[in-house]
Amino acid sequence: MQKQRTQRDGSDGRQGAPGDRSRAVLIVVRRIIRSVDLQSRHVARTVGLTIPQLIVLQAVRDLGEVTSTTLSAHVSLSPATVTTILDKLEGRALVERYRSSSDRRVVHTRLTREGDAALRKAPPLLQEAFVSRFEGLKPERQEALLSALEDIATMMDAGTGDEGAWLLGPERAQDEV
Amino acid sequence: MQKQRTQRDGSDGRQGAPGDRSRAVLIVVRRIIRSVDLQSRHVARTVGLTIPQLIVLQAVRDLGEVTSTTLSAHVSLSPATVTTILDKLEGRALVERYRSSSDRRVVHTRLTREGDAALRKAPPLLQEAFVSRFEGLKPERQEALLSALEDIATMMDAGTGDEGAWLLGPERAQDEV
DNA sequence: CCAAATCTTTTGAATTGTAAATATTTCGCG
DNA sequence: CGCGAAATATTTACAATTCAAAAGATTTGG
Repeated sequence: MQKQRTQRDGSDGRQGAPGDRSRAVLIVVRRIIRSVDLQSRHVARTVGLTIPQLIVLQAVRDLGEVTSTTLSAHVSLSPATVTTILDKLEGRALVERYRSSSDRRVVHTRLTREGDAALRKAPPLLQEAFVSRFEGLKPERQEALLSALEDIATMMDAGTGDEGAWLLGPERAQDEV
Repeated sequence: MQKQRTQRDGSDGRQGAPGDRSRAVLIVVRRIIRSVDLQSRHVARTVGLTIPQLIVLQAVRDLGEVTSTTLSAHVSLSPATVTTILDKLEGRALVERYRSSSDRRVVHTRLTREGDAALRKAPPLLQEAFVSRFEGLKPERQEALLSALEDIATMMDAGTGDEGAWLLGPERAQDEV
């Protein structure tokens, strides 16, 4: 027997609820996340490497001999994940790993000839459709979109503040609220 | 639909990097993905539900009595994932599921009182930091950012064309289901 | 009444991140 | 100079999420 309430927040009925547009942002972001995920699975099935793996491969090419940590920062993946990915790439002989002679803790990674060859033949990581559409836009529009994404990313990157145990509660987890 | 580009001619090779900005887009998108993922894990640890779970919960609230399929479309998650999430939400008594009386295949989901109460106390799903920053922007800027995201999402959503087995070789699975 | 279609769930495989473990270097201090 | 603690870099162990594909149920149509 639930009460029908047309108003969501009991306190104020003003428009422009605080999380309104933010929520829209989240929804769109999820759409993007899903697109990228699906595309990654698709690519993985057809070429044998996921998008993150390809990104790492590109990063290795671009950065030369890099450490896992540096790589990790560049591709926005945790060190552990980078290790996993490098395992795969190494297994396919697309990269080589070797410990630094000066510091044995450090592991350098570099592209093999196969890796380089593979990358040369690599298709755009995003859908052809996306790339052609995007490249079809006016440069200024491209800039605007990219800039917007960067702003969003920067705003998101920043905070990892801890707000709120509202469900589990600090002390009472099962009390009727 | 999409223009065919002279790509299989084999010419191509090297150039002014056509996918240059596209790639920048991808990088930034990955940054956003990671941010959201980290935030989701953080929220999960503190409140016991991940962001997707909260999104589904919100969707159930907003849409009333919904089927999994409808829900799936709204939250940009596969039906299978929605099922998994609903299992959890039901386990916590935040939603109820019941089969449609008219069509037994269909399962409706609706919010319980607990679910409603939980949502009222829910924090913004994105970082506080992000929300406050974002809300601090001029409305027009907010619109612009949102609009940009939507454009990106739309461009990405579209294509799931299959291009290229470049690593596994020219021959790939011949049968497409 | 059987076959095709529809909606949901289960199964199985893959990715990712946190936390702990491992290895190595650096540095303080006797 | 040498020993051990702390710091640093990477990897392993483990848990959680997601999706595609197949399986279950149920309805609809010929």
